[in-house]
Amino acid sequence: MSEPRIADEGRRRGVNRSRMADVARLAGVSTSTVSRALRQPDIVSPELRTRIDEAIERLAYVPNLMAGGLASARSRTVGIIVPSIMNSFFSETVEALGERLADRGYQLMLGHSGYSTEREEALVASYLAWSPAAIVLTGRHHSKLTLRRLLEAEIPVVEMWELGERPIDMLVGFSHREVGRAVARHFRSRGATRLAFVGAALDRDLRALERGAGFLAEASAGGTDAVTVSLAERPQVATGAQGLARLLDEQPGVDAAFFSNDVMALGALFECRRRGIAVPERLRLCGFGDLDFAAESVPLLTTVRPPRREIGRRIADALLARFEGDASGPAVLDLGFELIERESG
Amino acid sequence: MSEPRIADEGRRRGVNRSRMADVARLAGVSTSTVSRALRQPDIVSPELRTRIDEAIERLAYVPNLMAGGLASARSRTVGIIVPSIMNSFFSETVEALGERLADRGYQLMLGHSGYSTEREEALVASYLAWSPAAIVLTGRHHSKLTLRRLLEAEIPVVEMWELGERPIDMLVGFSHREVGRAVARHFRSRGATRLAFVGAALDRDLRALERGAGFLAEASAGGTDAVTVSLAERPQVATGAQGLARLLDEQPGVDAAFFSNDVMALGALFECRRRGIAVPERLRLCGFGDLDFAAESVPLLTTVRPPRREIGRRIADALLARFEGDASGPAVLDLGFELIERESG
DNA sequence: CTGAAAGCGCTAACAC
DNA sequence: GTGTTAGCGCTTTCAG
Repeated sequence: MSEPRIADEGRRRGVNRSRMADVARLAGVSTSTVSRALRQPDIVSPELRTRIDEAIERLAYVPNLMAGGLASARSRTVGIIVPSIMNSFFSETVEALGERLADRGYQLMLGHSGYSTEREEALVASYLAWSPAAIVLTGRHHSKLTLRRLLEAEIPVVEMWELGERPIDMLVGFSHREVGRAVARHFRSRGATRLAFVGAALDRDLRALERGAGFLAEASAGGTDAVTVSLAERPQVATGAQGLARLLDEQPGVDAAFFSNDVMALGALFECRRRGIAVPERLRLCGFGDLDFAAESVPLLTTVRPPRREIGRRIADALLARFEGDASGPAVLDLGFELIERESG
Repeated sequence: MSEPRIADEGRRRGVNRSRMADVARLAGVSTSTVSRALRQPDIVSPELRTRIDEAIERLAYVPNLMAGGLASARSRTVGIIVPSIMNSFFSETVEALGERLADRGYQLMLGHSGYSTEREEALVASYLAWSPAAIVLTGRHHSKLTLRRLLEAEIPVVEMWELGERPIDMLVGFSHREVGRAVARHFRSRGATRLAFVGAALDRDLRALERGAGFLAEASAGGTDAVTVSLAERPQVATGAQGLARLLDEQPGVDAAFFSNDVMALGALFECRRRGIAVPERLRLCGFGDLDFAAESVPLLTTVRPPRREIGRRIADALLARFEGDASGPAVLDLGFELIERESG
């Protein structure tokens, strides 16, 4: 069998790719020592470490992570699923998380569910096939099968961007219901008497729905009128403009509106401008997200700032700690939010 | 050695995770047949295939991709590097690409370079350790080492979002220089006589720089005055507002400005509003990107629409073809762009 | 069309 | 602190 193997060699590994055995030979040590030098440098004598480093350098050795992963039954990979990559809320979290993990040698496998639990299910299955070090999901809503697979995998699992009881494992986020309450209270404190929540695709975006629910609950608890305008379309700038139009049509008496997110609020701002509606004098507007235009728009947008980057950072820290065997962190981490009062509301 | 192995078994593979050997045994075939049934179902007899499928179902078998990858020296993984995940230009490309690849069983490994070639180098190295099926990079600017590694890896490599000569392998994008020229021509055709390009972080964002260069070249070729306002900050809404302020300060005679991208143009629009500058009467504005607010702002934003999703789609198609052994596609794919004339310019 | 056998390149006991 | 040994779970010749 050694004849064919040699003939085949170039094809299998790329002409120049060297293996750990090559490094070991050049450094005059065993592969175990090379392996240790790579993963726990401090348990190898300085002298050998130097020789090994030189050999690695000379051979331009790149470890084969699949071989390592197979042998150790785990990989330095973290699977993450967000509803949409294009949504800058989540992409900022992904960026912060990915950066921190990459520094420690972990790779992010990214996928988007489009708010579908079936798609999430398929993604989780394909991640699991890689024996990932951990899996990060958005939200608390998962299929039964996803849940079972995750439990059986016995790896750290993080649910993010929400709060609640009994997380699969860890939960890092904030309360959308409280966001809604805070906005309603804010509007009331400003003297608004007829409130509205304007949302889009609320059947899929459960977090937005929750913000709306909190908003309505707080309003009625305070004896204030509150209605919902619900659009079927995805939450975009144009959808916000439409929402504003429908609101004015159907509920002309409303004097303060909480929009599903800043993107929609921006559309509403433009539509108000077009219609000559004075903001905030005639109508108060509040968004969600504190995207960067909120601090620049005319008028400046009152909004709620979620801990976008912080979620990513804290997940990375929690995960890294778990990878080192430290499971002392809290299962549920409430990162809170901030109401940013500007001009629009 | 068999004693400890058995005791260890649960720990290594997760209590319930079955292997291909389990499937083979249950179906009464060899692992080779199971392996074939999984990868090329049509070369296995229908009867065995059925039995195998049932066994897979019953055992909830999930293949170990690392074992498969090790044995075959390749993986169904595609590494992709964008400058920033948060930039919705690239995230839309990533989303389109990822969706199409996921449908065919490929996973995306995502990283962001922050416009740094060193970071790109590190990411490429770590991707290569996974024997990826392909690597996708943004732009044409890479370190020598990155280039060498990519060449040696002998896998499909796509450079995207730009055009040019001698791609590493494949190139899918459009000409930023032509974008700049088109905008300059457009402004001239509207009667503008003093043009400006407003960019941010142009030392890092080489594509924006190129758009600016094309814009200036076309302007001067047409005998029109043209200046550049270059800001050090990252291109954001606030930066656009600052850029507008500086422009008005330093070049009060300018009557048309091309902004690095729509986000900055939006900031400029707000700043004009604050200062009471009439757009387009006193100053024409053009952005780049055609982000969704461009079709809703007041005034509507004239801009250039890059083939954001299309880039992702076409890369997926090209890659999938290559994976099947079809290398007949073009090495360079120019997807063009579209100038969207609206109200602002 | 199917099975047997030989690894893929690394890690993880275990012994020294 | 270091080397030896025995796999990790699959794919891939090669026979039949």
